[in-house]
Amino acid sequence: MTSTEEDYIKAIFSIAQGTANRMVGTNDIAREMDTSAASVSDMLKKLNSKELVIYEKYKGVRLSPNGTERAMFLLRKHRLWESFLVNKLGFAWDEVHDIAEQLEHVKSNELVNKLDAFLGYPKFDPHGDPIPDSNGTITLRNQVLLNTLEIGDEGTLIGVKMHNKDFLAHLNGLDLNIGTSIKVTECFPFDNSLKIMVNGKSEAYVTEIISKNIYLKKTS
Amino acid sequence: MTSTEEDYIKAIFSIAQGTANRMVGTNDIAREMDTSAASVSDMLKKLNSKELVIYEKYKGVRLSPNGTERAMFLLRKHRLWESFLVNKLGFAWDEVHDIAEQLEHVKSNELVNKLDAFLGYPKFDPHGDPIPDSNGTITLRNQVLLNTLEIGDEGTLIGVKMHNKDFLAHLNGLDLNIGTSIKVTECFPFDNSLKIMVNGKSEAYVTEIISKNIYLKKTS
DNA sequence: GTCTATTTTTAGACAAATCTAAAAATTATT
DNA sequence: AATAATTTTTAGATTTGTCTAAAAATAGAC
Repeated sequence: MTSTEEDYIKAIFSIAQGTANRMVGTNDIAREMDTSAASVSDMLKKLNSKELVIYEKYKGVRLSPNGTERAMFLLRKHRLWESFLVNKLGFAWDEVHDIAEQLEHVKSNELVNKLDAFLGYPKFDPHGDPIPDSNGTITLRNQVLLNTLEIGDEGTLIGVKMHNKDFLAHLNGLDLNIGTSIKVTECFPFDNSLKIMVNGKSEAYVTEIISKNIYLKKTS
Repeated sequence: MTSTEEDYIKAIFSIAQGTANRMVGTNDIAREMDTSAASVSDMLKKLNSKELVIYEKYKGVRLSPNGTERAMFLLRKHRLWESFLVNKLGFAWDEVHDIAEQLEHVKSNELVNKLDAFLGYPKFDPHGDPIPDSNGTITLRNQVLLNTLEIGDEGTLIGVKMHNKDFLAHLNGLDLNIGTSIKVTECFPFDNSLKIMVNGKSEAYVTEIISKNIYLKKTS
């Protein structure tokens, strides 16, 4: 599988959310990958002939069992490298995506498994996303979005839904990181914004777009 | 610069030995890269137009100052990754070349410098080759080839000249590694083979092809 | 110095991945 | 159901790096 094919597999998986393996449209993929629908069409034919996807003209495409396995392995590699970059090399969580995107294309199973061991078999990456283990299975957690909490509720930040660089950098500015404790002190129903207590010492004001993209583990 | 261009720059540097930046022939590059002379010819034209090499038809090619800088940076990346693979992930020295070959094409100066820091700014890689620092300067050592020693001479193995996988694996079998102490106990002028004492405890017999590819720091 | 032999370059073709523009199929509107 | 709008596919061209086969230049032998 070429790097480009891998990128398509990843995009299809990502659009289908990993969830139901639902049908995905040509234009969706083109948008996600910033390329033309014509290019996507060509590639889908190719991936179909390699039995990595199930593709019907004009209908859409979804990953085959084989393709899903590949996607999980790519996810594993991506998230392990992100963990390495943040936990070992000292990058910030908003700086690692593009580099991990390159590293994940390096071909060597031995490398991935040794990296996994070196990192201590982490189950979650620096954004709180689950890392598939060497069998492709992932660990799930009880997590709720910040915008579902009510006044007085508390929790610990364990992940983010949006991976946008600007969003992550903004969270840095608010002192919101993995492990940060959060308590909701005020709700403004008008625009669904919140006032929160951060780590028990500073206050922060968060808009709905933010609270809808932060995962917490509720502590009370 | 594409990955392929990088590979050509590396090959030219490698053939010219990094030493005198001497002229290199088209066929030499084709042999080194396992490709056709025609492909090399095409690429040299391209690298010349990008001013990475100085190329004259039918004469040969050598790296421009710009190209040399690129080559040093690639060497730095390759050797830092090899150090990481051996010292952090636990690979053996004969297993890392192909993986480092892929890792060295990852684009991010920040990554290289953070990796360098993480490794403790090593000056030599797992094969004893010098690692260029962030300015591109390399540290040289007093080193002699094992085949230049005489009976009674002692030294410490600090590097290898040949990087062939089979050669390195063979040295593993003889307990010869970086740091191993060696004393020459017998010379056989007939075929220039040697008998040596390894780490003061076991004896080994080495042929000329081996002794010509092991660098030592003489201790007496 | 001429005639081979070798090296190197050109010419033309191919595969992978992409693009634009146009045609075909599907979906939405009324 | 007919027409309009959207989505998707095909057709044909382009770029990068590669190849083989043939031509041109250089080097070696006598």
